[in-house]
Order: sequence, then C-alpha cells, then structure tokens
Amino acid sequence: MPRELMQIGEAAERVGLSVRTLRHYEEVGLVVPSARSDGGFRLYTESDLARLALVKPMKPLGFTLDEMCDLLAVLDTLESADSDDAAVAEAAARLATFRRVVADRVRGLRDQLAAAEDFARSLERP
Amino acid sequence: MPRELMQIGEAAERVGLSVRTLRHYEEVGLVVPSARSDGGFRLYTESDLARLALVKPMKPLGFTLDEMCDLLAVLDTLESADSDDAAVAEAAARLATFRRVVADRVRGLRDQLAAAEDFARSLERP
DNA sequence: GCTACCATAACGATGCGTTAAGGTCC
DNA sequence: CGGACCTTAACGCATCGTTATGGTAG
Repeated sequence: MPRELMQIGEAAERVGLSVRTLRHYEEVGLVVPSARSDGGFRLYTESDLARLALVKPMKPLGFTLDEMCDLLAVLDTLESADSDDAAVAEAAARLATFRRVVADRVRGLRDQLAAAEDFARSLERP
Repeated sequence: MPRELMQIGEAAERVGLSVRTLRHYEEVGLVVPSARSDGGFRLYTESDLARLALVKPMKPLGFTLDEMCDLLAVLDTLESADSDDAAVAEAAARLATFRRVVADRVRGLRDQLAAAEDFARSLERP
C-alpha cells in the first residue's frame, strides 16, 4: 500500500472526525475515498484528507452536508481548467454568496461564544 | 391577564427561541409554563423566561435537553431552603462537575471559532 | 490462525421544522 | 365576527451513534 493511501481509521484520526462520520460522508457523496483495497477497504489519499479538512469547519457554522457538497463543487469548478465561462461565472457568484453567509455565521458563533462565556461565569457565583 | 404573564409567542420572541422549541421544552419537562389560560393557552411568567434564558446558552455548548434539566434541578436544590444536607451536598458536587464540563466546552467553542475564522479567510483567497 | 481493523446493514436518538385541522382572544 | 394567535397530533429529517454480524490485513 503506497504511503499516501490510508485506511479509514487513520484518515479519521488525522482529520479529527469519527470513522462513522467518514462513512456517512461517503454515503451522501460529500467525500468519496479515491480507492478501495482488493478486499473492499476504503483508501483515502492526502487529497481526500484535504477535502475533509476543508469542509470540517463548516459543521460548527451550521451548514448542512448538502451545502458542503455545493461548496466543494463550486471550488472544483473554479479550480478546474476545463470549465466553460458560464459555469465559472455562476460558481463565482455562488462563492460570493457563500462568503457572505459564512461571515454572518462567524458573527453568530462569536455571539454564542460570548454567551457561553457569560454562562460559564454565572455558574461560578450562583 | 396580569402583565407578567405572556403567551408563547411573546415569550419566544423575548428569549430568542422558536415557539416550537418552547413547546418542545415543555414536552420534555425542561421548562413548563407556570399557568394556562381558561382556553388552554400557555402562560409564561418572568421566572419561566429566566429559566429559558438560563438554559439557552447550553445548546451551543452541546448539552442535551436532559442535561439542561439536570442543571436546573441542581440549581433549584441549591437555592431551595428546604433541601436536606445530603441532597445539597450531592447537588454541589454535580454543579462542580458541570463547571468543569462547561469550561471544557467553552474551550472547544473557542477552537471552533478560530477554525471558522480561518475558514472564512481561506474563502477570501482561493 | 490471532489480532486489529474494516465492511455492510439497520435500528435509534436528538431536536426541533413543518403541515394539518381546528379552538381562543379581543 | 375577523384576524392574529393559540392548541394538539403526527410525520419528517439531518447527522450521525450504536449494535450485530462477518470479512480483511499482515
């Protein structure tokens, strides 16, 4: 097995997601491992790990797995050389929308953190 | 209707939770409105609102509704004058555990925020 | 053949959103 | 009596956790 190929357990540990989560991500088509062993074991590449790491921070921001799929597709379209101009234009527009939504959610997360810190303090002096 | 009693819509708006959420919280016994109108409308008091506001920041910290129930029970035991010593001691111990868990989760939330901010920045220059 | 790891399949839990069909308030 | 607000009941759903049962890797 080439060094850049790893089984699901190592992949899960490296990205900080559960094995079950990786399997679920494959089920829904979010990140499908690039290969399988002869015996049927999932084999992840570094590139697969990068995709997993990319979408990982989206969960705390409240994005659905479908939206993560969408973002990966948009980025793929923008990075691929053989995308026609119309597709690129639409992808760019969708990315811009994503950026706005992300900025909003990050603000929301900041508010949640502030509220959580207040809550923690309030537990110190009941 | 006394001014301190409000229907579910106003209560939901004031605490920043959905009407459905308040109904669900009653179903599971987390926060049960103190009264009902003759026609069956839920009537929330300021004290009910305080309980809702108290547990609200626990959701972003990943606590379950059951755990929120537990915390409210613990705080009630500590504040009630007619709790026997054994109950108070146990409640104090459970509160201490809660504090540790909360502190851990707050750290986790900070990490998530940092990751989310990195993610937002990475979206600016693909 | 031992052991750790992996496979699929399927049921369960959590926390509400979302109708649907109909009373209540003023 | 109209319109906003409320009721219960029930189904739906996203995201995995959790067995159960058995194959694979080395």
